[in-house]
Amino acid sequence: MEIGKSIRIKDIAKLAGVSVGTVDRVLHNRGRVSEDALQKVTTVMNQIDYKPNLIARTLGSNKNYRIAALIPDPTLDPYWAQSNLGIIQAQTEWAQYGVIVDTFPFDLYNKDSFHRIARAVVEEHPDGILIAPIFYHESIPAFELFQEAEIPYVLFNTNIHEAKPIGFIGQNLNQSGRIGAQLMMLGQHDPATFAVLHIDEDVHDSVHLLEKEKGFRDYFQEKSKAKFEIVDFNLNPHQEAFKTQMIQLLENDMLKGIYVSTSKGTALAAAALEDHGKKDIRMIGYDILSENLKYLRSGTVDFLINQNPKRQALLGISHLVNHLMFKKSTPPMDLFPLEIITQQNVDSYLGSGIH
Amino acid sequence: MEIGKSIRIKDIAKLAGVSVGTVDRVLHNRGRVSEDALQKVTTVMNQIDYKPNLIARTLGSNKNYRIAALIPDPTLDPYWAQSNLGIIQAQTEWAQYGVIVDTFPFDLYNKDSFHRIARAVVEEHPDGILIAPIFYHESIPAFELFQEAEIPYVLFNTNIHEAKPIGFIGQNLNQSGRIGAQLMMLGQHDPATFAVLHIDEDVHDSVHLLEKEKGFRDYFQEKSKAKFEIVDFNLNPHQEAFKTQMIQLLENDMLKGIYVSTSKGTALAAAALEDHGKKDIRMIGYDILSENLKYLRSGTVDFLINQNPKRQALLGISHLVNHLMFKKSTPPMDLFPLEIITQQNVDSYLGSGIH
DNA sequence: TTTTTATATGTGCACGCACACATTTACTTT
DNA sequence: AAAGTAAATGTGTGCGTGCACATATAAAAA
Repeated sequence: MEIGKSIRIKDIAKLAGVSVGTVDRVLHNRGRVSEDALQKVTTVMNQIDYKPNLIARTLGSNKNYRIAALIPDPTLDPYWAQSNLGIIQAQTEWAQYGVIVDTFPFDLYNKDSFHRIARAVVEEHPDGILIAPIFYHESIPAFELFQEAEIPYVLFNTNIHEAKPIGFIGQNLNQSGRIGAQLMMLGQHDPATFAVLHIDEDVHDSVHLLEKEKGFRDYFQEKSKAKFEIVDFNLNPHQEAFKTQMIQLLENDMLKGIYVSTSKGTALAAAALEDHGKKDIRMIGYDILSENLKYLRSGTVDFLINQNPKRQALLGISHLVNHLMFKKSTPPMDLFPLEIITQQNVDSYLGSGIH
Repeated sequence: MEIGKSIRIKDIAKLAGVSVGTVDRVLHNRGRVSEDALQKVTTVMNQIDYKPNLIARTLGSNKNYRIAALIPDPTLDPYWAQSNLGIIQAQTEWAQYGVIVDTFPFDLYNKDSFHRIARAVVEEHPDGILIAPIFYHESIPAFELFQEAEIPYVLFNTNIHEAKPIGFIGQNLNQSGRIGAQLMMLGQHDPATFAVLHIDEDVHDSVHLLEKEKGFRDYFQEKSKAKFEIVDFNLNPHQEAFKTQMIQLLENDMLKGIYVSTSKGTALAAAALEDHGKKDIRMIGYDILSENLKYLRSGTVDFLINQNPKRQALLGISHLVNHLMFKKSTPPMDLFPLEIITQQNVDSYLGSGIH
């Protein structure tokens, strides 16, 4: 019994009564095909389910693809260091198949740098671009450059609706905040105050953060627990006032929980909380960064919502490779699961390879 | 600039001053190589880092692999139906590369059936076996059969220490219970009783369940919250007494939480809880099955710990394919993350393709 | 020495596809 | 009608590997 005998181009050619060359031209619509031949091939194609052998395709079209990754400098920020790990993994994984990934780091706090690097990327005319467009307004002209140069690009981490990428990889931010709220509310019977901490050095990706914070507040409003009060804090850790503001916040006796919308801010707020020595405050933050991990282990942080930066980047590259090399269509939006991390399951996340 | 130029067998041959055939024989140690030639090739091999092009390898050695999946009948149980979905997905994914997967379902409640089907699998002499060894004692002789027939096998769902598979895919069960306990304890300030429900039609995979339940109890003991009482219930939903036992349990005013160690039991207990109309009981169960989803959405179930049966099976097949087709080594133990599912993040899990 | 046998080594084809190039066909221009 | 031109179609080669088979070399038997 013949098994797994899939249809080859040669088979289609025979069925249609043409040569493989003609079938090839039809499949890739390279033109130079008569109306008659095209008809014959498409008829066959409609009857059978042709799935090109991707293995053979990659081997046959022995091409090199260059992908540029446009992300904030990973050496300056632990979150983006994680993203970079994903890029490096993708790089080594695809290296032997002629895919090379170049990272173009820009300064997280410098919009001009973003602009400059974006232009540099286009000048290298790579075959594809992975981009974390954390600067909302500045990214629009970058996308225009990409489109002009006809370079396909994939967004990750931050979605920009005006951009027309081949795909976006990230999370539902509103829902992310709602989970924070749900976890915050769990088992809270008495009237209490919860703080939403917007900790950021700059306002650059505030849209990103505001969306989460809105989700958090929305959830409380929907559940209409009037007994809960939500207070907002806009903090800049570089400012002198940061420490005193935190102390002021923590001295509120009604404070029963803190939600921080940034991964970096999580560690900062946790440090302040641990210094203050108040133990009965539930704290929810973002991402399994080593700093945050410390506070999760010590019990200061109760929950981390994992944004999975490493996997986001890894998948971003994969989508580009699929698009370029395998000509496979990729989902226009790949929303990652909103992973809830606690002291008790964090190791299961660290231990497992990819997930 | 040449990029991604990896070393080919041809290159090694040239460097070693022999033909590609000789290199091939050395690489696959097929013998028929002189001491001299072997020396020359190994010398070159030690100097360079040869990574065979797996794409070309699979294309060249145009083999067919048959994999047998030995799992409980998916038509009789929603949990195993999920596993089966993973197997089906793997099947379609690998079909065009000459991998076929045959499912051999056995009766979840019948050990003899397991024995019989296991023997039938060996008689088919597949190239690899994926097996969910839910019957502890009965699986040992099955493994011996596999070993005698020299068929590589991968375990999933349940680990058996005596088995020497090429890999195991599953979760840390003890830790799984601990997460249940952590989530249970969160925000519980007053003295309370928590019930551990061991709901099973049979005792078949009790080891599996007992491990989780032990983790649950261990966590409470470690945190030494004397004010909490843990009560154990062994229930059989097929027995008449089930309903009355559940009612009896729920009438305990101190009862503040229920932990169920099976995915099926989760829905059963949730139904009883919803009937009883008691709202302030925290309930934690297992897996995103449609039944359980209903109760998660209605708020009766607070947390589901996801065992990801679909992905477990999918990855199990992948490991076998890697082992057989790509000759790549696979991790001896792939422990999945212990995913915490709530009303607010369940959609992010359902929506994302693979995760 | 010639033949046999065993061992060692090299060569060539197939896998399915992409792509360059050769060839054929249909049609226009001289 | 012959030559020229463009479009249509077919053929052939390479990608890197595995494997079958052909050839070369050496040692043993005649």
